[in-house]
Amino acid sequence: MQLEQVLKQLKEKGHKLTPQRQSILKILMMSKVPMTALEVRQKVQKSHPRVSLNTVYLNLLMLTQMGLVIQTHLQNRTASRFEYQAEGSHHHHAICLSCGKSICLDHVPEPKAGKPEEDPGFQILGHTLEFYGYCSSCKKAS
Amino acid sequence: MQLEQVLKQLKEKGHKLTPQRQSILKILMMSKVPMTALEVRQKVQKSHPRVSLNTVYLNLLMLTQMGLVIQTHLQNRTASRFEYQAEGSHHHHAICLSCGKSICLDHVPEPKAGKPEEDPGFQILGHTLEFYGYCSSCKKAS
DNA sequence: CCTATAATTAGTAAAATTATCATTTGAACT
DNA sequence: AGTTCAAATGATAATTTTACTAATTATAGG
Repeated sequence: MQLEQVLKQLKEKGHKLTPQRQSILKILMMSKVPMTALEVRQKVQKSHPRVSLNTVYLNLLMLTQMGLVIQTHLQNRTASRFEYQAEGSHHHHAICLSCGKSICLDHVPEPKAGKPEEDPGFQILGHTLEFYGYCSSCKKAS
Repeated sequence: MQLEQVLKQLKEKGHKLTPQRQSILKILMMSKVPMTALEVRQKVQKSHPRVSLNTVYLNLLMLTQMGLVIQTHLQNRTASRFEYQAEGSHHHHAICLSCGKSICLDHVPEPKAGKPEEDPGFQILGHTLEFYGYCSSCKKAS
């Protein structure tokens, strides 16, 4: 999806197109690797030196809730990473419990048996599958 | 799996069976709902008043890496929760982006279309699937 | 039973993430 | 252009999680 379309989509949902927000979005859309909140902030600071980390987190949350960004948790290791999710580019992750490395998977391997092609030696121990959205009571409220 | 068997399994992997660790494990195995680290600590403190939160986190991490515990992240909301994963009881979660409620799923719904039976009104917006284990280089090192 | 060793613990500090709130600002409407 | 209002920002504090280290302890072996 192009930037213009995404901005339009945000506006339709009642979100304001602040300069900081647009900068964050552009940075995520252009990055080829998932980024931490701190990395995003450092890039944003080039054009908006006073941007707060809080603003970055709030925008990452909003974009996640819009389904435009995916957050990957590194299974109890350091900072989580955020990644723009272009339409049709949905994919999953294999995360090393030892070094925290996150490997993008184009295909879903057989749980507990598969070997991701990106790292054929990867030993899968388990997996988590989390769906997110809105429960019935929250949907009513909004 | 029974407590005794789990303890045996830990021992085989070279882990020591400290009283704190056994307490944490028992609490997780008996709990019917996923617990936060703080909640676990509060229960442990009844028998070990001086237990540190750090110890709780370290044990939760170790148990996660053993595949005995599942950590659910509440998509950017407050504390994550930990749940003992009995053999054959593997299941997934639906998490509300608004209130953070976590619903356990016995079956995997159709992504972006399904309605979990536990909350037929739940609106699924997206999902994350993360495999964890050990990458080839870390496997060699150990 | 005693010793040696590595794992674990508790304490502390640091880092990551979320909450709160006063102020600012984009957007819609005059 | 001016006004209004809700959303967003930045500052700060609080909470959650991780990192580091010295002291303790479970366990294996003598």
